Amino acid sequence: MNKNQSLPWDHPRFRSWIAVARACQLMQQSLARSLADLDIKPPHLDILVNLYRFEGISQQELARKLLVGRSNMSMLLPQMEKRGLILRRDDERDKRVLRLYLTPEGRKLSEEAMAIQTGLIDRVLSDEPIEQCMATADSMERIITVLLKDLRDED
Amino acid sequence: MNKNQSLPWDHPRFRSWIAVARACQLMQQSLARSLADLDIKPPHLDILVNLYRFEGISQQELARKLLVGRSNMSMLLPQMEKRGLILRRDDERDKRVLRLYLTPEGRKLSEEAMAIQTGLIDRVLSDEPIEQCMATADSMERIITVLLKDLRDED
DNA sequence: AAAAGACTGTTCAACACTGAACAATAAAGT
DNA sequence: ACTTTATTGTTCAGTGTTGAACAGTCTTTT
Repeated sequence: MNKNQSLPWDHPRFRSWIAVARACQLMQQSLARSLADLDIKPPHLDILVNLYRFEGISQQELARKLLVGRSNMSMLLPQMEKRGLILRRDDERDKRVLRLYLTPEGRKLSEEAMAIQTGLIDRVLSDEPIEQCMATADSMERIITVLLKDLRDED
Repeated sequence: MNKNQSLPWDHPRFRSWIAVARACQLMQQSLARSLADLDIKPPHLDILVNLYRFEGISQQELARKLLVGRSNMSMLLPQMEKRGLILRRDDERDKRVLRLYLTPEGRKLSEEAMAIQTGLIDRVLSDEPIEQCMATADSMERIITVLLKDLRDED
């Protein structure tokens, strides 16, 4: 085992990833504070955004997209349904699945929340050149692919 | 309000950040699985790494670095102390603060855990050119600065 | 000095997330 | 047709995290 030379913080990729993780954590906290006005939290926003984009998705698919357990959806969704933001309708072809839809209020709230999120991201990333952002996005998408493959291989 | 043009996912910075967040989430989960062999979780690793680097730090300072509440440290640290990984000694000048140190076992475990983390990062980022990693690190550090400033301004 | 304010670590109740066990349903194998 | 296997959503106990209230200690103000 080497000494100081191989300390993680001298390792460029390590330093780089630590910065990514830290930025994420801070952004998440900042987002949570910004969303408090709408009385929702980041997990709710994630749900709303995905329903906005993929109407009629099932709880299972939603959980998979959000990288959380099914049970998590079983806790959050009924609560959002009671609040009148979403609708859960039985699928006729497969009586096991519930298909999810935004109500008009849910759609409106989604738009407000996305505006808040986009505003925050824009403000915080405004100094970063757009090419750098896109290069980072490419990197991250490759990383996501690798990690998702890991996940599948474990089953 | 515009229509499809201003949908967030057509917005480069937004897409970029979503990818960052997703990659982080996946990496965190993967790290958690890798650390299971050592019977610790990511929060413990964060603590160990910081004690490794900043010996004699106080609980408050540690919490601030990790971006968590003080109460969190009050839960985790005694548990790690009982496990023989760390030491909490009273500061003589200020009887309020507890200064934190790694035990030899804690140091050993830290090194093993950091090796695991570094290995994971290296493997997952191996396809990313080093310049891209460093450019991303610079971006992220600027972002961190902005967000930390936000935090301070709110008090 | 004495009082007021600020700071450190702890406790506790509230809430969030998970994985395992479960019931209902569907699909595949025999 | 019948049995087995897989899938969907739910429940529940266990665990993690937080913020507010608190006691003890230091610092500042008066």
